[in-house]
Amino acid sequence: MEKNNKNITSRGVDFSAWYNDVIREADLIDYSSVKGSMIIRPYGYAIWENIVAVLDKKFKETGHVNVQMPMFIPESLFNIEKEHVEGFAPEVAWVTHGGDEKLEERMLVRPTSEVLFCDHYKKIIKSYRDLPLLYNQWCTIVRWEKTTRPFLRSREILWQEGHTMHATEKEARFETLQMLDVYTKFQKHYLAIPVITGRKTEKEKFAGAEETYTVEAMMYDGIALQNGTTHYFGTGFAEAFDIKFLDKDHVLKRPYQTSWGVSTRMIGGLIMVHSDDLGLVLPPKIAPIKVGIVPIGDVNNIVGNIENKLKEKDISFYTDNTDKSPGFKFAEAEVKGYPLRLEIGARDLKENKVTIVRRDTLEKIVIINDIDKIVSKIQDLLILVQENLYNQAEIRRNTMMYKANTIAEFKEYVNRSGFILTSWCGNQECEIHVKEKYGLKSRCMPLNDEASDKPCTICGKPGKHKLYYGKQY
RNA sequence: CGAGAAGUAGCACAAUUUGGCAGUGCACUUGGUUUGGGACCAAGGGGUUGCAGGUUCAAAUCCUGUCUUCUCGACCA
Repeated sequence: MEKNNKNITSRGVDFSAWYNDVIREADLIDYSSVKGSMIIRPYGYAIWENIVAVLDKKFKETGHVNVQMPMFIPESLFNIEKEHVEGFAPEVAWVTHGGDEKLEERMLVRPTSEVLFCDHYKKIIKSYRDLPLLYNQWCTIVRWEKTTRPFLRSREILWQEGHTMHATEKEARFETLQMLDVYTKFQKHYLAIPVITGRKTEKEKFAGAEETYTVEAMMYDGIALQNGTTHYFGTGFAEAFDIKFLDKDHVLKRPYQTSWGVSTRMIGGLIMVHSDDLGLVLPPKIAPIKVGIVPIGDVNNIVGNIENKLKEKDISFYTDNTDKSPGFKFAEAEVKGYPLRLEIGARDLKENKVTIVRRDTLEKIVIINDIDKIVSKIQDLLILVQENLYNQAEIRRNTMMYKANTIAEFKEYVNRSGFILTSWCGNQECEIHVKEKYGLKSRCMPLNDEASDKPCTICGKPGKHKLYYGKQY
């Protein structure tokens, strides 16, 4: 039986409409009266809370502490680092008045907080004993984007930004890659999203950074989503802000800096990688509700016992005790993307059975009505669903990855959705040519596998790096 | 930001062309009957037609501006 949801446009018919429909039907957000500022509703926010809980723990395990910086940056402070200003100036929001009075100096709402941290670090870093300084903050930032889409590109962004200072280049470089690894593993093991990690080209790197690394995910339609980024700054900001420390050897030195961030954009990625025509599909490890229980008929005792056992095992659940029909409840559980649905019905119970349905495969599993067996089956299935979502996403992505050794091959792949791996001479002209002629932007040079000895796919000159291209959200 | 489309109840839409009582389905409330894939009957509630201004005896409808959403481009650390 071909199932569909009457309120959701089919993914194959119109991917964008499907995305918007899933978000609406699953109650993740509401639009606000300000362009690009979304209201994250309880169910959407619960997903974010789970993301925060996991990542915050990882950050703390790697030695970071949380702080909260101001949201306003005086213009003069912002202007200190030139490249940074040039990169962000077109998209900052300005505060010009306090009450009725015009401000002496206008302020911007932080589009990212490097300068705020640097201003603070300048005051608190004196000795090598003060380093490393491993700060993170969870906050919102504002970037005045021209085109906005829920989760993917908003003007007000809910995110996390780590800002660290180190005594040596080696430590800072290690930190940059360490946090990239934290992001990569989080996306793989929790969001069930396979990613390509690598270094951004000079053209695509963060304004003010020496090196920018990225976590690139591929959506169901083959379009790329930058799902996280880490930056190595060297001593650029430290010089601009005159931050220095006295090292063990009695020499005044500049500290080496990093920053890194992920945002609610990952929720958009989660939707566009896993969800389907029936609604949201969430990986168990990040789903606010892991089991949707649908009682059918008078089965309260059995349901109560199972609920108690699930609480004991710390498995989140929601029991749909409304007077809706079972069919409605099934559809609702699918729209919300509960990884498992437990159907407990009078008819099954006569035969001493209950039914568990997987959201990922929609497979119905009938098992004997024994609380321990039910809960242990649920635990097993949650692991299977998590693994299956990752595997399916990886298989799908791999079918949309192409390798182009020649310009002819490149042209052949350019109209297909997905990523194209090329060899690159390192010359920005080739990168710009690809963007202007084919509409693809460089994604990254793959981490640990960056070197290329093949000729440049675009110009044929000696190649230096491997480079992925793709369309992006 | 440029080009285009749209905005009427929570959602999907009709009424706009040709100005004349604000409508339908789903959702919601109450009562009842139901319950294994989006139940049924009955009775209800919900609207400054995105906002502001203009034309007119009269505006959801015509005009201007503006905001928001969507599509395509440009932009996008």
